[in-house]
Amino acid sequence: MVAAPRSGCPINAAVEAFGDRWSLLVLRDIMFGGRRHFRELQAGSEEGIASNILADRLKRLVHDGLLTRDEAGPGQKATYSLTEQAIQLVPVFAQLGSWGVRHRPTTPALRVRAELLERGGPKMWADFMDELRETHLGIARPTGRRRSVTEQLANAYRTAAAVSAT
Amino acid sequence: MVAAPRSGCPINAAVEAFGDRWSLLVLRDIMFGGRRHFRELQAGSEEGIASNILADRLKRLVHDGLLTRDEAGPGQKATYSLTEQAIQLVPVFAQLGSWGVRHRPTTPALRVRAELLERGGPKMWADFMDELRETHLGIARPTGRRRSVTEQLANAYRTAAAVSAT
DNA sequence: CCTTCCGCTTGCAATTCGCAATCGCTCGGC
DNA sequence: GCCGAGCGATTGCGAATTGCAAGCGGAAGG
Repeated sequence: MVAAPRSGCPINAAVEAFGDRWSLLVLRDIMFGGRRHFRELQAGSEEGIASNILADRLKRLVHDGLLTRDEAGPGQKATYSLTEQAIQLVPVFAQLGSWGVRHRPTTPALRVRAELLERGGPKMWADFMDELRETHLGIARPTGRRRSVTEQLANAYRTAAAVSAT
Repeated sequence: MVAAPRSGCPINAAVEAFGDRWSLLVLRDIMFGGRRHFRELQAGSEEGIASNILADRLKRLVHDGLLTRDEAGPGQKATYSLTEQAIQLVPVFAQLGSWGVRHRPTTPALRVRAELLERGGPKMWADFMDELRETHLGIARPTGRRRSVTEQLANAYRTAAAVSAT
């Protein structure tokens, strides 16, 4: 999707699309943190991304088809949305999160989302993807919905953050 | 596991462990390509990794607990083995492969392994992990095995490579 | 010996990263 | 009309990382 890929291997393709120290974190904040604007992403970043790096990554992700950018005039609030490609990274995030929780030190507040997604399994991932499609692509999701996964994730995070603050 | 993590987020932990342009490819070649030695990894690399980068990544992966290095005397064949942590990346690789196949251009020969793992699902992943545990950790796997996943992957690759050569 | 292969190191140029400061723009208030 | 706040970025620049080529010391084979 960009320049000449180093090989035709699907793993390499994934690495070339978001195999650096920031791209996945930006996608994570948009996907799980509900952040849609430049300043939200920069200020709210747990890891403290620099604005030039963020600008570069957003540009690259848009170019590679993982994000779309909705203009609102220059100097105005531009909104970034996930594409279907990016939404289909939900299972990847779930597995990466499970691995991170199992094998690396993590803080309770930031861990709960990964744990929830792991317990929920592929069904919950699919529900979450449907919700993302609604939020980011404007595709109405099937009727008769159970409790919103997005809300569950947000609530779990809030609760854990409150507990760890005490 | 190395320096101070930028945050306690499990996704960030994963990114810090193998979020660069080479680490995952090295792990892939060891895991799916059966490569265990320095020169095998360098010469057989689809993407053409430089020797200094390979040396650095191997060192880092060993330090971070994803690989172990079995000495065989200086100037001799050192053997790299996956640790349990690395073996538990199988589901991550499976999901990354599925994503890459769906959303990026890939070559048939390199694609088949990802397709096979996707069709096999979590059961096949678990079998493959057991086989890796036997090969890399010396842990005998449960008796009464079905056909080896390692072999299926290798056969599928060979067949596809032969077809694409015609 | 002499060659070959082994894991790796070194030198060096080019690229990328990351921090801080700043830009041009728009909007609301007065 | 002007000012300040907020917006999405851009610029400058030193430091770190990357990637290519060449070479190293040891071991094994002839």
